[in-house]
Amino acid sequence: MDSALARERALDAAEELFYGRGVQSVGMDDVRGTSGVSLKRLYQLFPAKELLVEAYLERRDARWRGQLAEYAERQVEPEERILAVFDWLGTWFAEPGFRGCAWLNAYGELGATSERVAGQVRAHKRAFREYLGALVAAAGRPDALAGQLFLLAEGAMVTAGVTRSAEPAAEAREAARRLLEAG
Amino acid sequence: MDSALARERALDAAEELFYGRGVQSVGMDDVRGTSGVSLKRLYQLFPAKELLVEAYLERRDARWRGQLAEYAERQVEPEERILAVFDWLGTWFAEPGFRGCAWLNAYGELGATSERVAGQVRAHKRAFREYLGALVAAAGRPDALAGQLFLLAEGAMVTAGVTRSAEPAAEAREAARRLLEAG
DNA sequence: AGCAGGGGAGAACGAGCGTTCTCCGCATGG
DNA sequence: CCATGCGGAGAACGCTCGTTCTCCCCTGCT
Repeated sequence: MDSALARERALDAAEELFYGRGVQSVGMDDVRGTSGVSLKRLYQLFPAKELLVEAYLERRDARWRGQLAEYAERQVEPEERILAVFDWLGTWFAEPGFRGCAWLNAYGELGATSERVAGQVRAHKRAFREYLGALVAAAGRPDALAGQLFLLAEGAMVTAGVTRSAEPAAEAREAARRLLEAG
Repeated sequence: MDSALARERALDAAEELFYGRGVQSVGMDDVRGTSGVSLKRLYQLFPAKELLVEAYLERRDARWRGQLAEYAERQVEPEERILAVFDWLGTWFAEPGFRGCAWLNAYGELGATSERVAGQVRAHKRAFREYLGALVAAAGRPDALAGQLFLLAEGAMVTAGVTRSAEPAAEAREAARRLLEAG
């Protein structure tokens, strides 16, 4: 097993475990057991647990935003793209094993103690906010609308996570639709 | 120092420390140091750390909802009361030491490992949702509006926590105002 | 004064876990 | 065939921390 593959396996295991059970309740030994990558290898690839956490969040960030954009951009009309964001949230919330927003969970767990993780969470949320800003600008709407849609999306993520339900996505979509048609 | 006072001191310290630094990074010894209540007393009052955490969340829940209701009910018109909720969020976000929603932080930290804490978070959010529902019903609006306002408020809390800014309250208030005037 | 007991300070205990180390097998190159 | 070194398994180490225990003081009662 070469380094690239070991790295991928380690990140797969880290993502599954950190997302599913929280970062602090997962030990490096659990990551080894799930990934099949030995501790020695793990520490060669990620010299400390915190680096593994950062790599997990970074890889997930790229995938999350990529999938969102891919989904939204199937729509042609700017307004449709905006609403598609909420549809995509709904499919995400309905996935088995959905446990809320990985970044918000990580922030609650580590934000107070790890400035680097807190920074990653802020960067992820800023990127999402800017993506919404771009969609809103493409629709010729004021940027303030993007802020409001962002709050709806964040509220939906948090509520879906806590209540284990996909319903908030539809509620947020409806609110977004009304904000769009009113403005 | 009698038991009631010791209990109060312990909860004061627990709240300050758990909220400010997260539950897991605060030891019982820190609570003892901050509260001045000895470990022996602490364990008489709260036989395990988890019970102290639950008591912290419960006391804070009562205070949080009480203060919100007190603030909102200074307004007479139902619509004004709804908007006052967002004004109150703004004053909360601007308080020194604000670090986001205590329940969402606790959920990110412990939701995956403590079913009791997860239940407290759900109960707190449900109560807030129902409070909004009552305000919305008093305004003669459909309950679906309360769900949308709830998502805005949750999004504002989370975003204010992550970005350390009070601004999301005003954004959410503006969105709420538009949803109110549109419907 | 003598004593019983609650309470405080802090040491001690035990588990969990991040990180490192030891030991061994095995593959590869001379 | 032997030497070398990488990699795996898992023991070991050290620290943190939840929880309990020890020892002692002080108070209040007789």
